[in-house]
Amino acid sequence: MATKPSIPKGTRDFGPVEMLRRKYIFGTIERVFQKYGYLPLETPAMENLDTLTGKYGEEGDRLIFKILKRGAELERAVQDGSKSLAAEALRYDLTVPFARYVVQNQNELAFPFKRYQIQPVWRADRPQKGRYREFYQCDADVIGSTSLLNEVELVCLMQEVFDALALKVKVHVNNRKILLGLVELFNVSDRATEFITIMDKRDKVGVEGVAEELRKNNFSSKVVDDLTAFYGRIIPMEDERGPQNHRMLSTMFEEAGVAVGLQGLKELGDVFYALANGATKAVDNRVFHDLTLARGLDYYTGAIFEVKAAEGTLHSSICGGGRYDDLTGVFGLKGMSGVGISFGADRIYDVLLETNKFPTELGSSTKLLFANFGEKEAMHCLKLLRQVREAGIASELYPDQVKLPKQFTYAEKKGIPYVAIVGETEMNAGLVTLKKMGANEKGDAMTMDELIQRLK
RNA sequence: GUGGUUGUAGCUCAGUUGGUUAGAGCGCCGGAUUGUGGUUCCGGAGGUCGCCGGUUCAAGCCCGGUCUACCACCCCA
Repeated sequence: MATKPSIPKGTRDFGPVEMLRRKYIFGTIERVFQKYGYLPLETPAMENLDTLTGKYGEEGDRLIFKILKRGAELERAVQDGSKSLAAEALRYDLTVPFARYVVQNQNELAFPFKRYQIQPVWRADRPQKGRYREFYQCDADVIGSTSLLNEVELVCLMQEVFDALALKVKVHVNNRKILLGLVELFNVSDRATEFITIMDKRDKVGVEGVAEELRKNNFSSKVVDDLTAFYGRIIPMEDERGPQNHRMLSTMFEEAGVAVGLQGLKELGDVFYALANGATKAVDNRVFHDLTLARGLDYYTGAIFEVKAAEGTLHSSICGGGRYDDLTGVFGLKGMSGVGISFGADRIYDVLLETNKFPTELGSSTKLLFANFGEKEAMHCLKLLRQVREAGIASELYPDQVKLPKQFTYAEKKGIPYVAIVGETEMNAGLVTLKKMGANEKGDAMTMDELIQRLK
């Protein structure tokens, strides 16, 4: 029996209109990646299960799509009871497979190794708007270099991508070492990750919300007061006096002798110094030192980045990243530092659609449609078709002999701007009537040379 | 993973306290118009009311389950 067809929860089909727009986004990002010297990499959709488990925290492990064992192996695992029923899993992000690849190929790669990767990832999450179980990530990472020039370059790269997409954004930059300094200052080193995760919610729930969350999680009232007081002293990042935050923090860290905090401030200061001295020319897409930016992933150890759209109603991040000092350590390669960013193409799509930023000419690649007047005329058009195609003009011949209005409707729906009308009259005269869609005209008769000149 | 909302034609939605052949607009197809569409007029097709079960003489409407989309947590792109 035929069942009603459907696709799995949280997945989508992309029709021609959507695909043209998606390719525009992917193409723009890829061009910039290449321009900055990053090289392409693809890894398999599936990895061995143990490559992925334990890399994303407890919550992350739950969201990994596992692939059931097959056949006798599955039966043995079921009977054993202690064995995993899965041997492989779909990739959860692009960073861990990249780390695995680097370790496996460490002797062949030229370090620092700069790679970009544009592929889908899968998460067994509960879907919501703008949140899917299959989505694309566009990553660029450089591994094997601790230089802050990499951070500077990635900030420039982010600005250039959003410049090219004509989307206004705000780039937030912070440094994990500053956050660790605060943790030390507030005497919560034993619960650093937990504390930072709660701090990260400030822009969403506000200072009072953060305080409440801390109390709920049994942080002492002194810690709550200290953090609230700290937030009270921070000048908003968009304020011109923002740099004063740097001095305020610097004094605090110096007085308490918090070395890691001072180190973080220095690193961040160096990045901003380079950006201010000509590394970037972006005006609309401003970079901010956001002292409250924390980001959830706990493998970040230095700079952290996050980009939010400055237009439209979607305020969650559309691009993010940071430095991780020891990502390959779990695969046996120690001391390999990397820094990378990831563009959320699906969310960028939603923002561009809402703010009407897709170029209008994305409609159809076909420029010219030959109307079909019957067998003899169609045969004649095949030759003309070859000529325009040789001239590099995308064109097609309507395959069936149907009434002209229907052929016009086809052209209109497909966004084809011109229709060539070649009936018996034109055929005998060696001419073509060229009609421009949308114009209220019958069209002009012309030679093929003239037509090609017009459309080139 | 926890709690909640939703589902009627291709699309957007009506559908009375449960009552006989489930409607509209837009779109689609055909004709007026056999070589000029997008306007107008006329006609037409298209629905197991998400799916499965239950209550009832009777269910699009009530109840249970399930799937989907969505919302809030959680987490994230």
